[in-house]
Amino acid sequence: MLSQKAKYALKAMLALAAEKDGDLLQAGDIATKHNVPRKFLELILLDLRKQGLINSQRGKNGGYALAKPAEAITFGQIVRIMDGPLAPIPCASLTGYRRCEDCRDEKTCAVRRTMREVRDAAATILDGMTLAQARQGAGRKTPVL
Amino acid sequence: MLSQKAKYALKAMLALAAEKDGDLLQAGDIATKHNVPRKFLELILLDLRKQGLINSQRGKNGGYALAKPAEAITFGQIVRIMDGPLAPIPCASLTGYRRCEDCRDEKTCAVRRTMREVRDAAATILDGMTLAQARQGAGRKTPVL
DNA sequence: TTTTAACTCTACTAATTTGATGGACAATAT
DNA sequence: ATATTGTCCATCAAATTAGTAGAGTTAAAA
Repeated sequence: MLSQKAKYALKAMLALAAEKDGDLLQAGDIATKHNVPRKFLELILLDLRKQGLINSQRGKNGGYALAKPAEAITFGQIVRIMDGPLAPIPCASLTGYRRCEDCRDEKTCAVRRTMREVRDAAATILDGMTLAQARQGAGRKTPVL
Repeated sequence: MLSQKAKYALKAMLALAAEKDGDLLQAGDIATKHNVPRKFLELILLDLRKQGLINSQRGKNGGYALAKPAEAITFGQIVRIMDGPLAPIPCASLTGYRRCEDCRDEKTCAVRRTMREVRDAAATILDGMTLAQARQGAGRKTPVL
């Protein structure tokens, strides 16, 4: 499951991507516009900034803006920052691999093998979806399988 | 994330699928063999039985067996019983749709659209993986995307 | 028919995660 | 100076997760 945090983050990033290049958007505005609790959103934006996805400006008329072009930021990056690895199970993760405590033989584990497929599919979709594409309402041309 | 419960359930079902047709497997044996807390496993098996995936026999020499051929039981069925819908977000779910409270316009929401793709990919993989296939170590022929 | 070994069911609990909230502090434009 | 906005830290209530405990029920076997 995607957390609220990740969902809010995606919406906030899309809002920032809609802004003219260089224009700042304030936390309060995003919060109002997208029905996100304001203080909660601030934590999220702080996270995104610390990970280098957005820049912030303090003080009066401050706000946030994308740190990179919307073509260079993907859903995958955002979701991983908020919720961690995409894999349904740590032993199937590339970015956050951890062994299953209870697993007898990882090499032949059908659960792991299948969850790796799920991870790969999710990664393909999310790492392939940029903010720019999402804004244009880009659907996937080639259906998944 | 897949819960421990779902992971244990998948392993238990695979164990049952490995049994000769009609043979019973006891909770204690599965627990030992797969490093699953015994009482916890019993809850899981109870769930699976109530959902009609396995049968149980009480009393001495009791145990569990698949209620259907291993070709007719999929990872998708098992995961949904344990963890609910596959979709990362309720508004993208087929089996458990629920509107996003904070969503302004569901029709054009890029988050929803993308998470629906993720759901569809996961469903394709998990609903396509039967216990029988998993036992044979069947990998996916056509890669996802 | 008693015993034993299995599943069934309900209740409980400890730890963690999630989804926030509040307030002091720091920076910046006016 | 002052108003405004981001930063940071602490706290918190509710939900979820992962597991435990124990009494009850069933059925085979001694």
